[in-house]
Amino acid sequence: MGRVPCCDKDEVKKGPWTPEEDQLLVQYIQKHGLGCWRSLPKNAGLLRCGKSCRLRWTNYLRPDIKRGPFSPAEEATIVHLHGMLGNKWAYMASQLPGRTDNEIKNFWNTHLKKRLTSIGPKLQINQSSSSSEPINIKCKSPSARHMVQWESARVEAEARLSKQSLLIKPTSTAKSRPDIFLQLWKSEVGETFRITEEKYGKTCESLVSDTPPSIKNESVFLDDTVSPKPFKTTTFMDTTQEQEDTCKPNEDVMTVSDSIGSNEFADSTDTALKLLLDFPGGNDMEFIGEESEFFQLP
DNA sequence: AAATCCACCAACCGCTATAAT
DNA sequence: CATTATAGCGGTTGGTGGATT
Repeated sequence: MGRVPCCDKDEVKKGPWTPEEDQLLVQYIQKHGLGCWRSLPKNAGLLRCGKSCRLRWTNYLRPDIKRGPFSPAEEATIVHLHGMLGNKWAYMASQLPGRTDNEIKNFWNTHLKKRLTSIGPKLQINQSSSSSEPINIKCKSPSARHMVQWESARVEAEARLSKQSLLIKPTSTAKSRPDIFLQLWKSEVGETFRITEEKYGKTCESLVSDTPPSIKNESVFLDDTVSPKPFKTTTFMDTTQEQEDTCKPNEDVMTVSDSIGSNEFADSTDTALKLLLDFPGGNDMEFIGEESEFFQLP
């Protein structure tokens, strides 16, 4: 029954890869291309399991890996996406050409998280006793406020929705999670963002790129009768660069919106994503590293 | 100079969804 | 259809090197 085991667990080597092993793996992939990771170690003469080979290749040996420090634009993208999606490292990696999920995850945990938490305690969050009331955050920068508001709202909404889903459908799993974005947008939390948008106006047109598969499948295209047209593959960095350069509408991006069925559901989701990807105020990352400028001290 | 602390990051672990048998 | 492995993902760990005491 089932498949045959990929490798003899007792005979696989663990720990850091040697240059010789790297060479064997690279040579094999150069010659045979990417295929079945299960058979690769044996065929390449490696005493590693396929999983280890795959990780080594995707995180280190791949030719398109970009090494070196993250650029400010890349940092902005990571913070931006993290604020919107949470720890979706693989998706972030797909939006940052040459960066791996592992690299982004490490960068977030060792740099960005620290920076954000260091400015966190200085936030003034006026939260009323009712948890349903919008969070009032006193930050000078609309960008910072937007970011922090969204992060807080996301966490809060996730907690509340998971509580609700337990009551309604005890067996429901994380599969429904992407809908949180939609529900969040339609909730009072979303309302605060809509107000924010009205207040600050649109400074830049949207840089909506292709959304994560989960969102595509479960939020945007919830209605089975609407068959989704294929998205144009646009990386986040592409659009971020464009935003920095011109701050003009991205026609390709608009195609993405247009490709969505013309039901209200899709519209609102698209709008939500659009707004969430647009920080009001232009400079997305201004609040990082310059905390004194962005938060009103008591 | 030695000991300790800390930051970084490659690699592993455990889980889930999917595919193969 | 049931079972089991694979692929892929996020979380965590442990080794290494630099900074500090």
